[in-house]
Amino acid sequence: MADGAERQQTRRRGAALEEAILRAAVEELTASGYAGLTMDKVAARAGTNKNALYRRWPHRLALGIAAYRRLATAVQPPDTGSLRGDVLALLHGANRHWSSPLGAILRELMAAAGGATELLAQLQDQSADATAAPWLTVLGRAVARGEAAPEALHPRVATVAVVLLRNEFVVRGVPSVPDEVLVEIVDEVYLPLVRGRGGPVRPV
Amino acid sequence: MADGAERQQTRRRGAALEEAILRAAVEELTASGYAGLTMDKVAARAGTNKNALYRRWPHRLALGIAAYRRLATAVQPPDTGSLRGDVLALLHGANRHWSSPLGAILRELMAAAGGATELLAQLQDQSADATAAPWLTVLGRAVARGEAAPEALHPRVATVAVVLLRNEFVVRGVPSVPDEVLVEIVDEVYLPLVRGRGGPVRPV
DNA sequence: CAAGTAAGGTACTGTCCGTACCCTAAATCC
DNA sequence: GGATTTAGGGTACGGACAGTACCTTACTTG
Repeated sequence: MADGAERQQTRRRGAALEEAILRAAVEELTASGYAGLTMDKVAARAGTNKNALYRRWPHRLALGIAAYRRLATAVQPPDTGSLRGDVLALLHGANRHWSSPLGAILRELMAAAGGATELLAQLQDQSADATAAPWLTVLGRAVARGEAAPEALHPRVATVAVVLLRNEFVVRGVPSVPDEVLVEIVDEVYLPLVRGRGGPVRPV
Repeated sequence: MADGAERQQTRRRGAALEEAILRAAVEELTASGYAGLTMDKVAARAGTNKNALYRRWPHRLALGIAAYRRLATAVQPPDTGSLRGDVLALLHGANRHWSSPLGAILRELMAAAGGATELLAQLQDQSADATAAPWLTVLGRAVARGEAAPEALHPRVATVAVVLLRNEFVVRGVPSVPDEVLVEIVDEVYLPLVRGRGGPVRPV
């Protein structure tokens, strides 16, 4: 044990040790991203060794994902009173998230997971349900107000805006998507779409 | 030089050598994907050594992208006579492409490129223009036929369907997206969107 | 034919994952 | 409370690969 972390008085076990490892992993992750998350460094920082890590996570990526999950928080649906306001708020939130260091880590993890479904599913930003939930909430209210057509209450439709935003990140390598693009997504695509074929259900 | 490839009679130079290296890289790429593309193996297969590779490409990813470009071909816009037919055809094509081994390689490369704009731009599947072109062509014809609103002739709007499809690949780790999903994207999202707020410009 | 340039050969550094093995502290069982 | 089982700790490797250095050798060009 490299004695960077002071030698433990009493040997930690089970949950306590797991906690310490995860904390160390989170620190490494925020400090150097997933690329800089090495098993040796995490073990050293947690004051343990790689055995303890591999006994709990089968490989580096699993540990990376577990650490990321400590950092990610669920999106709260906004309530600005208008659909356009809510949608822009959600989009701004997503843009901020993906632009943040945390978003960069998320993208690294997604890249590393490649097509591994069972790993991707653990990244909640990634889980279809978690993404769709706030959009459905917001849209539900808009439908009640007559600002959107009921057919729009469909995950595929409801999440179109955020999917387009994610696409901006993927396709351009940009660090952050400019506000004009968000507005364009909302006004050119999303609102026309959810208002349904016949224009606003009821003029707003 | 490991003598796997027969010893050259005469020493290749410049373009001839570059060609041989690229051919070897393409073979490695198709055989084992980007993950299996190692500089040592490419050099061995080309009957040369890593120096020749690094003299031409600064790192593995650059070589991987160069090799991929040999394999990718441009999308031809279909002309089925109806917008729905064209759109489904384009979507099927994209689905087939991304489901193919080649698509898997593309996804690996995109993942490896991360946010490196200048590298991403070299993956033409990735370049915004190359993606948008066939969609604009198809939509242009639809507008002329009165099947779509002229406002739809906007890259962001025109490419919505293929962006949603790509999202399916990214979010689920699926090997291939089922046809029902394509139809849903077209009927629930794309057609309502491009027909414009007032329903079909002219009944079809 | 001389000089310059690009290839070839080879060996090495450095990083890091994942594993193996053996020793020791802590919990658990009788 | 001692014996047994389980989990941690220390440490050392094996094995891949990227990327680099450096020297020798063939080809090209003036």
